[in-house]
Amino acid sequence: MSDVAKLAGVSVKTVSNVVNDYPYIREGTRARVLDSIQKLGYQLNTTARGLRTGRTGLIGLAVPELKLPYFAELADSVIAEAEQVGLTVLIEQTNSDREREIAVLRDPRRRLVDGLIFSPLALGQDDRHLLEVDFPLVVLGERIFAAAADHVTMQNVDAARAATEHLLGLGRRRIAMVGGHRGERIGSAALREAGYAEALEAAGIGVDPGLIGESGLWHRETGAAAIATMLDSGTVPDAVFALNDALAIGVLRELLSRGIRVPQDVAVIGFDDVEDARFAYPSLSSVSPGRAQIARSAVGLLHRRIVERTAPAEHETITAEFEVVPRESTLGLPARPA
Amino acid sequence: MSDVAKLAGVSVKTVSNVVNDYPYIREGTRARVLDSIQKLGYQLNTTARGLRTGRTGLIGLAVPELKLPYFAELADSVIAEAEQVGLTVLIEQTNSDREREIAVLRDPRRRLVDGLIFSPLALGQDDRHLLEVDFPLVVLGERIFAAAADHVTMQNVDAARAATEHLLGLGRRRIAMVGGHRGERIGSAALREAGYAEALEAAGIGVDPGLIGESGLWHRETGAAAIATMLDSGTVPDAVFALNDALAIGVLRELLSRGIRVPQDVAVIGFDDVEDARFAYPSLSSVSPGRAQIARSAVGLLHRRIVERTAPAEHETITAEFEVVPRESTLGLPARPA
DNA sequence: TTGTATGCGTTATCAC
DNA sequence: GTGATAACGCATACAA
Repeated sequence: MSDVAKLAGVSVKTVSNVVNDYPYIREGTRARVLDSIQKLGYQLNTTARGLRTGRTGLIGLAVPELKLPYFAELADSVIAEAEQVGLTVLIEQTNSDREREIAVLRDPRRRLVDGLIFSPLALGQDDRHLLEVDFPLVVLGERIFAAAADHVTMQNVDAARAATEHLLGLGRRRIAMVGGHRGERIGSAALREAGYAEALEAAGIGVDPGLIGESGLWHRETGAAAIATMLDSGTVPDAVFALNDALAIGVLRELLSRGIRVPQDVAVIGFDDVEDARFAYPSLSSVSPGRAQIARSAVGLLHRRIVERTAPAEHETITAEFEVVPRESTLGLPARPA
Repeated sequence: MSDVAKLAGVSVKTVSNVVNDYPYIREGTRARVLDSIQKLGYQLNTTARGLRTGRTGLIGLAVPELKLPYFAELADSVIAEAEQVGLTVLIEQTNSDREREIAVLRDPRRRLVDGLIFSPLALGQDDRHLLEVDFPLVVLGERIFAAAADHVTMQNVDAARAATEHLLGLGRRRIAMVGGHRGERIGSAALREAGYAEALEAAGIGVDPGLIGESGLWHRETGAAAIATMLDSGTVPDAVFALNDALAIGVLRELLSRGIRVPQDVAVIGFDDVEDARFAYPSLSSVSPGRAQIARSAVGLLHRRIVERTAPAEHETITAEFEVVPRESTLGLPARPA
């Protein structure tokens, strides 16, 4: 920087001002400085700036697993949003491991990131004291709610109700649900199940426990297993609401492999609207939980907290908009000329 | 740090030594220092250390798109390997955009990362001068080879030959290939096509141009489109070698939706062995390109270069081992009791 | 085995 | 509008 200053015939402070878009600089000066920067190929040392300002321009994103399509897509969106506001994202994987989730909060790449976007999967409401940290934190999802942190969530109940209503609207009556977590009262599973139940009851249909397939992990294989168990027990639904798309794809496979037609015999809808869904065969109807909006809100909120630098009087909760995205797995395949 | 020193009754230098595992410290001193650190809840300021040492402990990983399963899984592996050697990974997405790939090389989060693992998709051999950078760089893939950088690749030709031989070994003779890049002489497409051709020729079967489906992008949809075009033109293969798993899954869908049985009528094998493959229906045979080894090699190599600090006399190329992973899409579905 | 002094490249302060 | 100078928190010589 001092070389640039010398070449431009100004002080380092002026160079710094130019680099930081300080408004009160004579145009000529700015041009000269910019020119010198160009000539010398000067690059700002982010580390030194970080030392001086106490900020690094880095934010952490802690997710269970990048390999899960939903989180890969979330990371994608967060990175894009962060870039908009000049932040860089450091991804940390917790593998849904309780210890690692705690570690991320206690000592994330602390002193390396300015704040953290945290998507927990193992921690629960009892752990909410862990969210009382001394750095900006935005929590995603529905596992923990605490006055101590900002929150970005989706409308799990309403979205699940809408998905179920979509199936009801097609005339389906024996609507199974796959991915339930028996006995849980928090988290996405419980909320989505609540929405499912609401829709059924509003339609004058009760919840049939035999139509609820449990599966702790929401993976393709567990989805396939859950529907297989249900069918093997003699219970045959005319529609399935899977609590996420991975489960739904598992369900799809299992149905097809048994010669059950989708959606003629059984309509299927998932949740998350990951890219997989568009390319499944038949393409999978799903609920888009507003991933882009979630990413934008989370980054925006965190950014604000970082800039404010002072602990907020009140924490915020932002809820994203959802949308039902009907595709072939409920509407049917387009007629194909033989 | 000076607070810790004061409490422990030593100098900051001693604290620094302890924190950095400097070996020659009296045990009692170390214990006192560690104790003070604990008491004060002191955390090392990574930024200040970075300023002083010129290293940040961060490495960049530039990939086309995190949403593509292969790259999500690669990132996963790289993050895990980097953690082993105390490095943190900063992911950058290029979106296979030429300009962004150039930007990543010219000015990555430069001065923020100690080195870069770069997986190009748009740059080609003519751009190899861009690889002459003044920071440690490990290039992945087969698009560019340059004496100026370290390289980690997979055995594209051999692996493709093995995949094709697997199909030949099952008695298939009209083996289609999907994902070709007509006219290209570099990159994965050209190499894998070469392996495919080698296997066919060794078996005394020539390459039938009608059995080669082109598709620039290796996505599910392009795979489906390529095989559809081939079938519509009246060409019916008895096996398909798709140049990656996404293409293969597209092929699978298209075949199934036409009522063509896999593998009885057409066997299908992919390349990459992503998790999708295991859960496809039928599960997809594939070639595992040694992703874990690629990640380990890339991180190891980069780490060495960073530690060495001096430009290496010679650059290295490491080639990962591959493995054919046969599954239902070539071996057949297990008998299912009706 | 430990301490002292110095500087890494930037921004903040305050003077001009 | 711009400049001089002191931090930021640490590691490195070198001395002791």
